[in-house]
Amino acid sequence: MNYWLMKSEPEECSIDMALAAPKKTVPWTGVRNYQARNFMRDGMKLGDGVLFYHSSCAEPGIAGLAEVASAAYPDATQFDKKSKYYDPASKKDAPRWVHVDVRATKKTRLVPIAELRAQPELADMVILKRGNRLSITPVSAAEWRFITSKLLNS
DNA sequence: GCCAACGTTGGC
DNA sequence: GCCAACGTTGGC
Repeated sequence: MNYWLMKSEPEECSIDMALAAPKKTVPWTGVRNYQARNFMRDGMKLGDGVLFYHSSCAEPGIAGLAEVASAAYPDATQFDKKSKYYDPASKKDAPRWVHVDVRATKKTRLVPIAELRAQPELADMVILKRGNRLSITPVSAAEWRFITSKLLNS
């Protein structure tokens, strides 16, 4: 079992919106970064733990918990000319972009990024590294344990 | 709105 | 295959 942090802009898909979706499950469309795509395609397993993170908003931070709910499959938005995620260079018979489905499991208190930064136990978290812009990053088992059992219960 | 950091593009 | 220019991300 692996763990991940996945960023979502709450205006586009917040933890509340995910919990309100059918089966509390949303397709994680729109990833247009190869490293993030590869994490979904090659790294994720059904049932992996996900920290649901709100980014590009007034209060960036962890907003809930979720789990990986599907294997990776082609992202339909890459072929949709009306979508802002349309990729004219992607071919139908060789889709460039894939994504998984994510099932929200619970809304938590919002743990701001500043609070994450303040924890010595989380010093090595990928998301806190200088200049990190990846929308999907691996989380270690120790980081997951610390966040879910310590931070979210305080 | 600023800006640091990073990824991608494309000319050579 | 190098690298400058450009675009994007995302916290502040």
